[in-house]
Amino acid sequence: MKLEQATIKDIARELNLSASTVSRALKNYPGISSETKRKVKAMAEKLNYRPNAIALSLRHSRSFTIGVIIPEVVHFFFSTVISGIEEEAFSRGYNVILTQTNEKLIREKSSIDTMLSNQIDGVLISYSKETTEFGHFSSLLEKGFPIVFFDRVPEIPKAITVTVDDFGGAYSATKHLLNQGFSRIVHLAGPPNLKISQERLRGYQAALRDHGIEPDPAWVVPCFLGTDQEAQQVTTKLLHSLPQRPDGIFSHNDMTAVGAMMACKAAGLRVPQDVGIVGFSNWQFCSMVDPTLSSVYQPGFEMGVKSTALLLDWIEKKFKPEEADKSVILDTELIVRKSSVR
Amino acid sequence: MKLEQATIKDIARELNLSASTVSRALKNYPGISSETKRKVKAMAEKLNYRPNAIALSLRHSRSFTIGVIIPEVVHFFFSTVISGIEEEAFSRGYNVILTQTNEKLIREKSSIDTMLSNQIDGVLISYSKETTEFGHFSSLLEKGFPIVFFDRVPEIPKAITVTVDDFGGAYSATKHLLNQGFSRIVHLAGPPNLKISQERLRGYQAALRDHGIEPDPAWVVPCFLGTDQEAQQVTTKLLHSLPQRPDGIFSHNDMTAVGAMMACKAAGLRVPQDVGIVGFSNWQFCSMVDPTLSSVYQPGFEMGVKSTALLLDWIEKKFKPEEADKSVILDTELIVRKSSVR
DNA sequence: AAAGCCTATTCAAACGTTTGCAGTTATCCA
DNA sequence: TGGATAACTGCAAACGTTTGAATAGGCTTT
Repeated sequence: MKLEQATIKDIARELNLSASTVSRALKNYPGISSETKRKVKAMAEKLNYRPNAIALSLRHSRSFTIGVIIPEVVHFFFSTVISGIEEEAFSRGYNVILTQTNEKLIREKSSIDTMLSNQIDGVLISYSKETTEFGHFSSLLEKGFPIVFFDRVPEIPKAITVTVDDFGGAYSATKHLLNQGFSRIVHLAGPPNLKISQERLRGYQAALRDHGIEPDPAWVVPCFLGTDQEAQQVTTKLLHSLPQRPDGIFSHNDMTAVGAMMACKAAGLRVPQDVGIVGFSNWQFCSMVDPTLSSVYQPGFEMGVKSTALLLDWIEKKFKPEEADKSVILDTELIVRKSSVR
Repeated sequence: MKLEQATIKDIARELNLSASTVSRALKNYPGISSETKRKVKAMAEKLNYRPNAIALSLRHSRSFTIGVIIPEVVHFFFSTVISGIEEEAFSRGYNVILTQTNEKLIREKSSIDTMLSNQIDGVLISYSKETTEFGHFSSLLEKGFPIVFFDRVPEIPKAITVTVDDFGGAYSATKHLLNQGFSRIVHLAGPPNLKISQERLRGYQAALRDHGIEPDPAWVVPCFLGTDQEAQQVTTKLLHSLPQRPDGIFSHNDMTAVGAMMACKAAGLRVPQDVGIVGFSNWQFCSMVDPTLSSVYQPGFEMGVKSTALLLDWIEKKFKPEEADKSVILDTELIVRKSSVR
């Protein structure tokens, strides 16, 4: 940009000093007379001097910028996480550069490439649904480059990850339905290559078993797109195809839960009297649908804060990744609303 | 970062060439023998050379990075816009650095500051609710620094802006309610310092007038927070306080529309038979509430793409801002659902 | 065989900072 | 008064890249 920003040299020229003196004066180095410091600072103020972060980056091979790679911004959960990342990074003096992969592996790889050539100090990643092998991550990790994974985390030994307790959330959601007297509970499941989907499924199954019910594979139905339309179709079919009509639905996300709810209503079933429903994520709209939707709250903001804190600690060498397992699992919380209480 | 990336000098050393030759060879300058070019490229490949974007930025005083300043990421509309920005910037080889202000003026100013010291090439802004004077923008604009405003745009002469047709959207929403036979229509209004709020109010009033109804100021009720709770309270009070019960609600956003809907239901009124409701933005959940909510669609993604395209064109000097009025108003579209049709 | 001219390459400065080291004063003490 | 010491300040290189100008050969031309 043309934007003629004043530089250290400008200050030096104005005051007949050398650039080094000005630099030191600005940073309060000892060995610079207080008179000079005063004059330099005054002139800096006058010229509205701002250090050139690019030059600093070049000098220090540090950019004070972290990269964030996520599947999609337009996603309540992810935007909450971003908000937390932003907050922590900002308060510690870092910038955030953001790219979304739109769930494409190629874009994931090219994002990492451009970020590296921009000398970012580290990166936060939640990988795409297409990603099934993790070579592009582990090669960087081996070189000691700081990466923290959040939400969708790979099976790489020693990788630093921040997740929520998907198992626990699913367990208590299912348990809650059972306690309310629902017993024929289906699970609308997410993409099986994501660990979060696996965990939620496991939690569902564990709760059933602990209640003396052997989970039936036919009662786990795929909803991999995760949209309300898909769930609506799937549920409608479900209500007619199963020998016994389900009376409970635990869904791997809120959109699908709402889709299921719409399908039930359309089929003349009452929620929660005839069918109890619980979702996952606790999106804003849970309290806006009718009946209001019970859901498992995931602390997205905290997840952003925590993973950023870990990344920056690593970057700033406050710990060595091999030293201790720093991975974090955040608690979920079941928010009970009307859709599951009869 | 330690991450020992190979540099031009490394390639030069390996091949006993000078850095300048390597640089030129990589860029296919004429005057470099094709034999040398071949060798250089092979070596670059072998060492996995990636140009150092920081050094390039310093050299060219261009960072190929644009800044985005928005009030909040966790906002369906804004995250859609971000998605569009991302898309356009990425495809034209730019990075996006993002900050949110949380609706605070101080953070708006400090964001601009840090972005400037990071040598960004230009900035996209949707300003905070607190911002009432625009000195921090106009001083930059006068220096020729590229800024494009979107959605929330200031009253600065010649500022380049991208907005949606708020007036038209509000007009057709209100008109639609009138056509459906609703006539005592209230407006839940947004913060009056935002032009979008003013425009939506104006559109509402114009539609009433064109229908022979003189707008009554008492029927415009402030909902400045824009949350569903606020709207629920406000609406409940409204239903009891006005001499004649309203039979239509046009709300400045979707959350408040849903809040109003809940209040109506709680008061025993049927939607849409007794009260017709239309929102603004067409958030995802419009089709998930019961009854589904009519709303005015705002093309968020397009807004992101368009404003980024304008900004990059400006940065790349494809036009001079003083030459022509490049501002853009995107069309809105009324999406009619059940909440407003009887 | 000298002058001219390509061609291929290198030199060196620049972008804005930081920082180890060296240099210049003034001040103090003997 | 000379030398040591302290207190300031300046020099120059470095980070990785680009680029105008300079240079070194080799080849043509007359």
